[in-house]
Amino acid sequence: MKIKRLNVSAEGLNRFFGPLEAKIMDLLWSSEGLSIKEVQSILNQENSISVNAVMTVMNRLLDKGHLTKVQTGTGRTQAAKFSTVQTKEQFLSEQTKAVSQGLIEEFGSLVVNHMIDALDDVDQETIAKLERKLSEIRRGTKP
Amino acid sequence: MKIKRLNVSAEGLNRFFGPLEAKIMDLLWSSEGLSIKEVQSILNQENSISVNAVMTVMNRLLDKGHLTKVQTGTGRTQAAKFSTVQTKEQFLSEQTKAVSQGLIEEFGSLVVNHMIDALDDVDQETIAKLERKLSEIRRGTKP
DNA sequence: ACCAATATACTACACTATGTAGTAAGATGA
DNA sequence: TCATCTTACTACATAGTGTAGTATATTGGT
Repeated sequence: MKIKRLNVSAEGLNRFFGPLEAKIMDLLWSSEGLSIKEVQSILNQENSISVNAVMTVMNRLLDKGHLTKVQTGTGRTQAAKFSTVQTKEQFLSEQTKAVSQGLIEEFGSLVVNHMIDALDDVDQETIAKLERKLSEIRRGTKP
Repeated sequence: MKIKRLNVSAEGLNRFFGPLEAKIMDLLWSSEGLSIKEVQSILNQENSISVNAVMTVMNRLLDKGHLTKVQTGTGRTQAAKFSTVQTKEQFLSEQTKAVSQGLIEEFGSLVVNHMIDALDDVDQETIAKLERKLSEIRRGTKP
């Protein structure tokens, strides 16, 4: 379920999705198994939006493999429940991995240097992990 | 001159530009000061492409601030020379910095963990730099 | 049994980014 | 003068995203 394009200047999920897509994904990460109407009702509280607009975008997310759909009933009884395929954590992990590893593979030390500059923001546990990794490398795990 | 979107699955300059844009930027990084016709002549050797197609894309790169243009003469004498605004190194540095810092600021340890997984590919000098940075952090450069 | 209400499908349109190219305008030099 | 060359303007195609109208199917209530 890899995203093709990263919106560099956006924040959060908007890096990986369009704004409406992001809102919908976040809703479905908060509460699995929402129908189109339910999603629309919630979104409509902020800005008015049609059911069809929500439906189209949800179906596109379905096509892209980010959501699954469970049918229930037929006719006006039905109200298919949509759920996310991955947890938000899984999703973010996969996407950030694709991006950061891609960049490091291609631009190597350039990217690592930028990351070094940003390390101050990172928690102690991760720093410790990084130190262990460096020990391994120092010990010659890599020739 | 920040790029808005990163093509995650592409390689090299194609991460930051469309394929034709990327070819043109690379040409102008190889030899500064090319005219539209000169660029078209070179590109045309591989795949046939019209002067106008090249011109449109070069003008778009101009609008986006990636290129500059120096006029020469008038009428059919003129053949404005286009040059890049940044070196390729500056450009790549700026873009990769924007992406990697953005990711670390927002996703912190998640991204650093991915980075750790990719560290084996990085050269010794960068590893040393990373170790120095970690020493600083350990020493409490940052509270 | 029929009709209004509802969910869903299909289609259409807008806007942005990108690739491609036609036509027009302007100026030169042979 | 006029063919040629550069450049400007415009147009169209495709992909991604946001938005919504119309159509279809089926149901529940009367």
